[in-house]
Amino acid sequence: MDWRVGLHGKASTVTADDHSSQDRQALPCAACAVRDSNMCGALMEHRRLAAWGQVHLVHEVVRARQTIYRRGERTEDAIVICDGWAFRFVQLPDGRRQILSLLLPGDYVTALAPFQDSFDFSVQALTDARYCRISRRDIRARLAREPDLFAELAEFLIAEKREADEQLFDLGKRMADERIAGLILRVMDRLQARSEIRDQSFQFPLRQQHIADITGLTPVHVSRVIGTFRKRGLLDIAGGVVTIRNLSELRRVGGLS
Amino acid sequence: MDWRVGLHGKASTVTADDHSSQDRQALPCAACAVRDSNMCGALMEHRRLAAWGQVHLVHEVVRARQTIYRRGERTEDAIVICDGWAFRFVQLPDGRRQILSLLLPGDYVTALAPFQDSFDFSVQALTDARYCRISRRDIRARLAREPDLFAELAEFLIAEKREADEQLFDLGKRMADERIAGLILRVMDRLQARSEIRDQSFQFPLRQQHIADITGLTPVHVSRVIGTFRKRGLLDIAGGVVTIRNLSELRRVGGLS
DNA sequence: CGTTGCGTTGAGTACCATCAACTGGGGTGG
DNA sequence: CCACCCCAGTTGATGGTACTCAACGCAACG
Repeated sequence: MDWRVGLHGKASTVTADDHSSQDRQALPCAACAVRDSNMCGALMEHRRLAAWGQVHLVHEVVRARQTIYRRGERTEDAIVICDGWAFRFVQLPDGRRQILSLLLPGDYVTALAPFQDSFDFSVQALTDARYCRISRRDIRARLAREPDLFAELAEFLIAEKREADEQLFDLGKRMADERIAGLILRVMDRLQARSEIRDQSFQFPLRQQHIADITGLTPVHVSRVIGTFRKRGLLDIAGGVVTIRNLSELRRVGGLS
Repeated sequence: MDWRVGLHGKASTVTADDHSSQDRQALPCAACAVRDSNMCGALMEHRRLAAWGQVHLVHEVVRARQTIYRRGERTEDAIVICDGWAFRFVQLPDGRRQILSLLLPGDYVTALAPFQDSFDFSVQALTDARYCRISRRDIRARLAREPDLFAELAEFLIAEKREADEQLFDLGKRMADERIAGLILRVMDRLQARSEIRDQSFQFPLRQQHIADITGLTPVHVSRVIGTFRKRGLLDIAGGVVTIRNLSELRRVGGLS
């Protein structure tokens, strides 16, 4: 991420729902690196460029820690993370917070959004981030006109469910070191699919508090476990970057066997 | 459940894919109590009865503990539990097993089945059970012809996701007594929707081993926690039947606050 | 009447939480 | 420039929750 927010903590917006054919290039989507790995490509360009004008979308920018969606709010839009990381979570009045899933660039907050107008979870930016709101109505209209798109949507629903099932197994049946190693490995896999890994190093902007809220542990224990990983020469985490030092051993610890 | 399997542990099948209009009444579906609460009704009767002949389906019967679907198998069918209980789970070579979700009568194993030909989980019957295999191809064909059905399908996908998110929170952030009380309350809610509760009692065929595999605990600890529930006068479990003795207090323990 | 499966109970222990103190970096303000 | 604070992370001490191992009761069953 090398772009910056001009305003002080407030979201700035770039509307694109009134675009005409000549300013297509100005749309962030035109330069989107992950467009082809998610549904955006299918929604906006697949099969016919004319489809562009049929989908209303708005890009917005938020700072780290800002809330992107608040539990229970009604919304007319589906949200895609374009740049930066975010997460989906639930929080109880007593402070307990569980992160349900990490959202990386290209991820839909949920692929079910076209059919649902409010959700039981909230979404918060982990880093400074840019995301895109796409009109749910327009997506549904596209789907009705081109039922083939359902197959593509289903792919993302399936991937979401698989991730959810894996995390369920993680929390139910695995120990702290397995969970944390597994988390790092799964993030690595997702980044690898996006070609964001060089020299066994990759961006990892999660605070230990986030890791704790994903894995169901406390930040203190996360620190200890990562400390032992470091001492055992498995990996290093510093400055928001993970460096894998011993991948096979890390897989042995965190692998699903 | 008052029907019985005639064979010794082997599945007997009732095929219905060659039915003609005059033997509709003989199909188990015609007498299905939950037909209107799931997608079967929509698939087979919604809008026009003529749709019947367009969906191939086969009913099968299994004994408790039999495997209904084995992880990784390719299948041409979506599965609906018609009668009895089942569960979706993953198991590691070392024996660790996590139950991902309970399947009650009327539940699709997963509403994503029409789009997926193999799965990362297995499905096993908890009690003697009857289920229905519906041709995935035929479901997709119906969906393509009547896109409105997607909205109904989406309802079930949304419900599945909400359940999964709740269970994630459970496993990540809640203690043993909260998890077990919550499990019982959620099962109660689902049965209530099916009107299967009388006098604060309902069928509960889960062994403590199952409760353990759902909640991420050990059977020993499940026994202790349920023992304290009993001593505190919250509930009784005996002979596969739960009796709620103090609902408000149970909600206080297991509520999501 | 032995066997088998399920649940209960006890004793000892491992894992992880909690509480607390401390470190080091980065920003802010005097 | 330095004092100060805040935040994230680390480390130690202690305790509780839940696990493991083991024994036993009990009902169902052949």
